Amino acid sequence: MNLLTRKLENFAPLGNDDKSFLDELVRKNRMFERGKDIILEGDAPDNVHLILDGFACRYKLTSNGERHIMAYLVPGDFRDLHIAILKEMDHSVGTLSPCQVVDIPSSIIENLTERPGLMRALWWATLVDEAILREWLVNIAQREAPQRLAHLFCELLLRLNAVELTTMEGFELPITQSELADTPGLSAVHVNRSLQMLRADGLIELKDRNLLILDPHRLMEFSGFNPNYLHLFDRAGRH
Amino acid sequence: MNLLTRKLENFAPLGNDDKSFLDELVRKNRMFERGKDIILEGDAPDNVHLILDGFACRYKLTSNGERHIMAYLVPGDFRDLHIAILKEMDHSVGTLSPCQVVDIPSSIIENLTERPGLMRALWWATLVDEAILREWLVNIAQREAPQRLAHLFCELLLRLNAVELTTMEGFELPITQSELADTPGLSAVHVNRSLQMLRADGLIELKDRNLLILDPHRLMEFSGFNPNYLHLFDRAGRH
DNA sequence: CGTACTATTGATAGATATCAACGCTGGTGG
DNA sequence: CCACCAGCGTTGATATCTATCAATAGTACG
Repeated sequence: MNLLTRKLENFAPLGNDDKSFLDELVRKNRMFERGKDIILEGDAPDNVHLILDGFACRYKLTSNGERHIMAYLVPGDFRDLHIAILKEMDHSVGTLSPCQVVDIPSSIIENLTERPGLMRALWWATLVDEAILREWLVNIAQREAPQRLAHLFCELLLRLNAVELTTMEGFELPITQSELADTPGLSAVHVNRSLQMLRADGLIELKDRNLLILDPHRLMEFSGFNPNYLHLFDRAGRH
Repeated sequence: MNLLTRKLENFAPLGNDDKSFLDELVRKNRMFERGKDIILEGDAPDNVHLILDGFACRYKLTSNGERHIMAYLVPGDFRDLHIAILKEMDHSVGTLSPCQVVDIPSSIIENLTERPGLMRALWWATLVDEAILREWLVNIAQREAPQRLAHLFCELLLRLNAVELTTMEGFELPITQSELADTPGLSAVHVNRSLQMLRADGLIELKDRNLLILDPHRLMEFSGFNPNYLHLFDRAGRH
């Protein structure tokens, strides 16, 4: 089963017909190196992009030369369904690690009316993306640095778990501390210190781009994490 | 012309047929007092809500009892098209001032396929909402308190101008400083001081719930405001 | 082997929160 | 009519968090 199917089935099971449609869709993809831009602010949106492998991000550069990351795109995530409606991008999208990306002509998305189940699933993904943005806003505004990072880790754990990219202990987090810092609006130095705090508390280990979550339950409690905004299907009974 | 039409025509002109459809849609509305909830986190989404008059907001309550406002809903704004897909709300929506609200059954939204122009306009509105969220994220993360407020004011100026709710000098901002503080993640005290700074610099006046923007150009420059994310139709030639 | 990037540590400065108090205003009830 | 009260805006003093600056060490890589 391909990654997109895996993700979308967190909303609702898809028919075999839709699944093979997605399999076909995902066939043609291309690689981006780490640190490359997929599209730049100001560009006219072209295709819809789907991340199949690797971490990408939405970001903006501010007037003072800082970069701010506004979203992580992990495998299974889209870069804006329906973006073709807008004349130009208001942000850039770039890779944080080597990425495998599928270009989907927007016409394909627009002609999905005869696949209502799939369309609903894509809608779900869009709504969740927006919910994540809202949660990030709260995260930055209300929590202190160690909690912010912990909250982000909890989210990534669930999102990556939804596409089965986690192990028992954690997941690969292929980004630098400095990139991590651009996400919740912290300085790289402060991120470093906050990580040490989390390590000292026995909550996580982070080494060689690998994040081990030692005690998920305690990490969620520590950061005030409530997974409701991810709107994940309860997969308790899944096999 | 009704307010929704006014707003959507910032994307593209609508046909007369679509306009009268919207007129009809907007007919049945109800009033909410200030400080009432339209829907609560955890509720099952029912209708789509459209604000016709007044200020409402999306908000969440955090574990420490703080409220964080994640979006302002001003006249012409929707509360989540397609929200019916999700089982429960991940945030609440409440009024900041007395509000006139239209309930739109989600079935009406889902059956818009025969009005492609209108559908595209609604898509545009949704994409702009998401872009605003991203910009707020950058705003909180990267700017200092006075700039954050200034940026917010610039945005509201353009958004309210798009529905012709601004005067030459400014607009009505029917919220308290404490509510204002819950928006960019500041304390009420610090908001108060930041406002005084903006006043002292001759950038704004704020009295009796009325915000005067004394020098829009300088305010935008001061806050590093770039309107591109609002994706407003260039109305220079409008009559 | 040098170079660039990344992670780390210490010291200091700056921004913002918190706590506490006070005045103003509008509404309410005696 | 007046006293009282609650909500809002304001001010001052202090504490806390986070950024910034600077330096060092480890690491990957050509």
